[in-house]
Amino acid sequence: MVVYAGQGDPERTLALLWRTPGDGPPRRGPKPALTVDAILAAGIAVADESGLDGLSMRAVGERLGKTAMALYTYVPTKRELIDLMYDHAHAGLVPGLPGDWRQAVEAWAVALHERYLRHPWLLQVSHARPVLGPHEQTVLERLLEVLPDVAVRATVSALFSLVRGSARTIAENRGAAAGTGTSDQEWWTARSRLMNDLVPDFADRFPRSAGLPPVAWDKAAREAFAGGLNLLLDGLENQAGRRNG
Amino acid sequence: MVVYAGQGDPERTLALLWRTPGDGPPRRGPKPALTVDAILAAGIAVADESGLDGLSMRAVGERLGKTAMALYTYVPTKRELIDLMYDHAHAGLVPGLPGDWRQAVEAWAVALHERYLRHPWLLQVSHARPVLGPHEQTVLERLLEVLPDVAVRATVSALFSLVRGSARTIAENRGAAAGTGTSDQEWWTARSRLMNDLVPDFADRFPRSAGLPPVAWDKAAREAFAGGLNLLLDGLENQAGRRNG
DNA sequence: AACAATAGCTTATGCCGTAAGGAGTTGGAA
DNA sequence: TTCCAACTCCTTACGGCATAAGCTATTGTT
Repeated sequence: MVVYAGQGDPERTLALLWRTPGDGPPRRGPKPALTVDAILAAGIAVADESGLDGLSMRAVGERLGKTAMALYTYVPTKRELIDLMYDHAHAGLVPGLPGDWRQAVEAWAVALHERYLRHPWLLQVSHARPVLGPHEQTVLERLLEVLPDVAVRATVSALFSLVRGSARTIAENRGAAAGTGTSDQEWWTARSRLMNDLVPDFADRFPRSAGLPPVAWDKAAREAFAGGLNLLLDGLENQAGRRNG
Repeated sequence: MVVYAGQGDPERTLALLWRTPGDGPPRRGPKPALTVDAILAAGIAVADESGLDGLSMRAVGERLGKTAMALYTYVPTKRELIDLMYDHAHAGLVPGLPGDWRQAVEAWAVALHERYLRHPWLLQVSHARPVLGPHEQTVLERLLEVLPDVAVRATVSALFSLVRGSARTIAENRGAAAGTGTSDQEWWTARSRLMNDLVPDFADRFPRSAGLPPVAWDKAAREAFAGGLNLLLDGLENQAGRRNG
């Protein structure tokens, strides 16, 4: 499932995101048994455990001892709930970054990468038409504070692509391992055996791929992330240096 | 929806992917009214029009004048159908690449980027536990043929992240525009007005973000892709040069 | 005491993937 | 020629989903 942000009533969503205090007259009916925060926490817990596909209004309600429909008093639709969860899960990232810009950018990328791995469902929420909540905005602001003054737009975009792409690969890998019960090694050896039988001329047709098994083990993927980040930062340093001298 | 590849019977899937000819005895029952290829084409057409969320077995069957259940004779599950569609949609990419490695890598990335934009649902199929069909394998092999002999693993990973990340942003943006009926400009100005009302101190709290509106218009996103690719290739050239001299 | 507003329930609608099983069609064996 | 095994494709059914509609019970205000 891919979720596009901000489809509901934008005013209501933004008010919830930025927590404009309810300005209406004092509430009249029965006391609310829930809060938006409690629903958020429950939703994040469910999504952490079962992914965004396992996040149903029923499941969130059940975790709070309520029915699915009870949530609709607090949150307009499931989409808005995910928007709120998304922003909330970005809270408290990178409070302080080192002074050296290259180290700082690297630290930023690693921290975001780790956050994505802690809440893999974040990667299923679209990055276009941004939610623009306070916490994700802070993450972006921190990066902009340390980025050298060159190709900012392209660098931001490339960094997000790299971090999200790598995290996605690792998260999906973990999900596949957990969901199927077969480890990477098991899967790969079984797959290799089958391929040998079915496509015996594989090594002839794809000599370089055959020499580079496209396995995305956790460790290999992390190294690839570090290496890719290094490449990008090299390029950035190069361009910044060229510009300044 | 995110789809993990290769969950079904791996042998059957691989046989379908690589089209090991049906080796059994001559068919006995009524003549098949469908073919796997026809189902694939119909599935791709549906996914192109309505995305992977709109891809239901009922919809694919309907396009072929059949019921949903008729498809299950040819394809074990929906998942396998998506795997087959995924590989098929990679066919015929980058038949020839220029001699200069930097130009070649750039051409490869641009071609893949365009392919993703033509079939945005490709981006919703997981890249972990690869489908390993012949067409996607060819795409990887072409890249490996032209890549300089440095940090191959990291470069491949970073390139895929960049291409997929950028394409995802653009595709999601288009999807949001098409789905909501509001253009980027409309959306952005409306959102700005609301933010001004709800968060009047935004520019004070996020001065750099405020100076860099995180809009992902088609054109801006394409430029960001080109710029990010340049950064990465600069870094690669840098490392390759350092190694060779 | 009466009322307006609100919370949270039950019910219902129309989607989805696909399991189960039945009806009709075909080629080969007897 | 007859008959059956193999095969295609259908109908039906199940349990899941988001959420619309409408009901009841609770609360603060008048």
